[in-house]
Amino acid sequence: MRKPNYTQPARGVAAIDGTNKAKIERAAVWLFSEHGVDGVSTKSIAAEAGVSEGLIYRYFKNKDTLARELMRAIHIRLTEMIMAAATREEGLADQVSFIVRHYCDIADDDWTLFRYHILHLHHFPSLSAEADSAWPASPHAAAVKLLQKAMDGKEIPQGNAVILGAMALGVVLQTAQAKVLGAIDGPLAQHIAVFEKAVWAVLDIKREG
Amino acid sequence: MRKPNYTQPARGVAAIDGTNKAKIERAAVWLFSEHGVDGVSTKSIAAEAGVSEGLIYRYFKNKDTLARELMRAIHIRLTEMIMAAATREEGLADQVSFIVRHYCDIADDDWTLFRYHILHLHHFPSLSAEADSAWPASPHAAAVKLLQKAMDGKEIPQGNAVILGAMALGVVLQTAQAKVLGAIDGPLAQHIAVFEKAVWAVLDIKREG
DNA sequence: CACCAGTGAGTGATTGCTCACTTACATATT
DNA sequence: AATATGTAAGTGAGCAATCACTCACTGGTG
Repeated sequence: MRKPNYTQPARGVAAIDGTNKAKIERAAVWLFSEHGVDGVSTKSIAAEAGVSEGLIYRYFKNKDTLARELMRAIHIRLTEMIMAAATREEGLADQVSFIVRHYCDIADDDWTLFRYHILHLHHFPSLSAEADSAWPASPHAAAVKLLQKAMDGKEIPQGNAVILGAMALGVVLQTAQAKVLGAIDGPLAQHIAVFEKAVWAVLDIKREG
Repeated sequence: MRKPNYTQPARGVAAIDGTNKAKIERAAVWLFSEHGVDGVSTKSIAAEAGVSEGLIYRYFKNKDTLARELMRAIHIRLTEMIMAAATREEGLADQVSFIVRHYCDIADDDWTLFRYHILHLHHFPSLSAEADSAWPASPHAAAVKLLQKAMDGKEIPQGNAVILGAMALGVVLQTAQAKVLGAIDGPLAQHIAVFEKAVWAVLDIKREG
């Protein structure tokens, strides 16, 4: 991925408002997404942000906190979007359409941050671990809850909602991964129409026989 | 993921043949898959393998070479499996079935190595970068080639093979990721039947309108 | 003055890697 | 059988470089 110029607004974490805290966050997101948390030194973050190393520690307790706060921002944004879709009452097809569209929009809106999310979420087990509680702690958990409700309401055939949620998300997520690895150009949103059809095809398959 | 006991044979990289080289490789795969290449020290690999640190450098030029050789092993195994599927002549449905089944088998056969692959492939741009040459250098590129041929032969509707390949792979890969993150238990092969139906549903969707 | 943002040399710990050395064992020589 | 020789396997203290993080300090504002 080419280094983005920071003059474009990106609202995923910190607006480019010129504050040094925002500069640090943008530099960190960029470097973390490229090399992983353990592959980036605080010195290099400071250099990329154009500030001194010590300043990082005025705004963040330590490197891991900085990395985790950035990850949390995109993680809960995606999770809450899917939870919001679950409150819509026009049926599952409408919910799928909503999720696909907004998922692409969030990714395109701040691609660097999104890239950080799909490549390095697993660095934070506490964020990525599935909670079996009622409150979904990840996009996948939120999608599973939504699908289970659709199954209970006979909107789609019965089946394993956890597997189904993973397969449906995979349609969009793996394409995003292909873009990350350089196999695809242009915004994800270009493919919304195909995504919707593919996701719906997955959800609607006969489960038995 | 719980630390595997090394008494079970795992044929992904090195058989448990008791040689110190194999011990180093198994220790490295396990630690790299858990913490990433940059999150693991040569000292910890040696400790996990039960050998001295210096011995690592008798068998591997440096840490990065060790990490890359392990990644290459699983990467080309998956890629060549998909290329092998492309040579089968019983039609796309058979090819899809072949790929899904063997993909799950390879993953289950050495889950630690497979986990290393999906979590940390992006650490090696030279491996994950898509070659535009005729020789597919990744599972995705191999799948795209196979799908393009199926489109040319009118087996499935016309469309963007690159996107279609990503979506189809995503069905299985994202479920594997869900297992990595702890949302699913048991071998991937349990879900072969659902995967096949879902992948086929994705490939068969109408592309226009 | 008080207060806050910002600096960067300095800290001890850890990093990947080296290398002089020991051990184990097979083969050759007496 | 006893000894010498050659080679590969294996060790771990030690090296320079880098790490995350601290702190005494500066400069600007009210």
